[in-house]
Amino acid sequence: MTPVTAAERSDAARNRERLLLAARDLIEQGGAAALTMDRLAEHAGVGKGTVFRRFGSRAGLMLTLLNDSEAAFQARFLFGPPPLGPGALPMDRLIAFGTERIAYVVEYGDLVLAAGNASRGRFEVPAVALWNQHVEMLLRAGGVESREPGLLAGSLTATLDPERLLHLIREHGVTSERLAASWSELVTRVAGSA
Amino acid sequence: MTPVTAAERSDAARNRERLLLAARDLIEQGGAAALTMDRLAEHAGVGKGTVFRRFGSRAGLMLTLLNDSEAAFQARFLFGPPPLGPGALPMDRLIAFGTERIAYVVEYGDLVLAAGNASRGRFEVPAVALWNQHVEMLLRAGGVESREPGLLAGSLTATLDPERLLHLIREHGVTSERLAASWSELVTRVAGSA
DNA sequence: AATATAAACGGACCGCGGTCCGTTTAGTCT
DNA sequence: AGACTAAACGGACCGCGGTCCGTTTATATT
Repeated sequence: MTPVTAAERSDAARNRERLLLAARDLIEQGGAAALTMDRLAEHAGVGKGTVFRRFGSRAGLMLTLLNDSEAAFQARFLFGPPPLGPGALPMDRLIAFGTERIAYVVEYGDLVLAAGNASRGRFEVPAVALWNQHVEMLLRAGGVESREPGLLAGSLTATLDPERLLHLIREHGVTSERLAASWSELVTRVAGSA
Repeated sequence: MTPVTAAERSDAARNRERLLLAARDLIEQGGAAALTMDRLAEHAGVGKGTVFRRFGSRAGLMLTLLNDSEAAFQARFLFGPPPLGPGALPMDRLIAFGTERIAYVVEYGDLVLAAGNASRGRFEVPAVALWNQHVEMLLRAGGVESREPGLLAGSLTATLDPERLLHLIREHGVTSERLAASWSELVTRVAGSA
C-alpha cells in the first residue's frame, strides 16, 4: 500500500534510531555539554550532514530528545488528575502548574537549556505558546480579568524561564521549594486584586 | 608621579579607543550582527588577541558599548527626577521603572541582546542585580510584604527580560505602550493584595 | 643612552554549529 | 533483472567566538 505522504526510507529510519541512541549515550556519559554534533555523528557512525538533515539544529535535536517527557507533561496538565489537571480550582491548578514546571526544569536541566537556543529564539517553541494559552485560560477561569490577558499570562510564564530557574538554583542555592512558594505567592497576588 | 595601580600603557589606551570607534562604526553600518570579532580586529587595524585582551568576550564588548547609556539609566532611577527617581510614590516609581526599561530595550535592542550572552548567563551582569535590589526596595516601600522579597522582585524583573520584550515587539507586533500597560497592571495587581 | 621587564601585541590555531554539493542507495516501475 | 529517480548520505568547507604563545614595545631604572 502506497501511503499518501511519502513513507520514511528504511535507512533513514535506522539512522535516526542510531542517532537518538548515540545522543542519549553521550549525554549519559558527559552531560548535555558532551553532545557536540561532530561527536554525535562519529559516535553514531553517520555523516555530519545526516545529523543536520534529521534534526535541523542542535536545539532541534534536544527538542526531539525531550519530546516524550514534554508530551507527558502536557498530557498531565491538560488531561491528568487534579490539582494539575481538570477538576481542581483554577488557581490551584495554576499553582500546581508552576510547581510541576519547576520540577521538570530541575530534572531535565541542561537539556531544556540547550533546547532553548533554537534558531529564532526560545519563544518559538510550540510548547511555550501552549503554556501561555493554558495559563491564560486558568487566569480567566479563576476570575482574573485583564485587558491584555495574553501579556499577563506571558509575564507569569516568564517567571518560569528555565535559564532563570536554573541560575537561581545552581548559582544561588535556591531550593525548588522556595521557587514553588514564590510562584504560589505571585499567582495568588495577581489573582487576588480586583 | 608613579600611580599606585599601574597606569594603562599609552598604546593600550590608543588601541582601546580605536576599537570602540571601529565597533560603533560597524554597528552603525550593519547592526550588531555585523560586528564579529575578526572584522572588528581588522577594521581597527589590531590583532584579534588584542580585542579579547581588552574586552574578554563579545558580550563584554557589548557591555562596554552600553556602559554609558546604562549608567545614565541607573542614575535616572536612583537619583533622577520623579516619577522615576526619588520623590514619587513607590508604586509610581515601580511603574515608571518598567516603562523606562522597556523604552531602553527598544532603543538599544540588538546591543542589549548581544550583551546578554555573557559567559555565565545573562544574570551575572551587575546591572541585573541592581535592578532586582531596586525593585525589591520599591516593593517594600510600597507596603508589599513577602517572605521572599528577592524572589518576588526577580519574578517581576523577569517580565522585563530583553529577549522576551523584543520577541513580542518584533514577531508579534506588540507596541511598547501595550507592554508598559501590562507591566503597570502586573505591578498594581502584585501590590494590590494583602 | 643602555638595559631590563612587565605589559601589550598579533595571528595561527581550535572546536563549535551549520551549509553545500557531488555521490550513493532504497524503492518503484516496466 | 534492469533502469530510473527521488531521497538520503557524508565529509570537506565556512565563519564564528575564543585561546595560546612567541614576539614586540612602552616605560622605569641606572
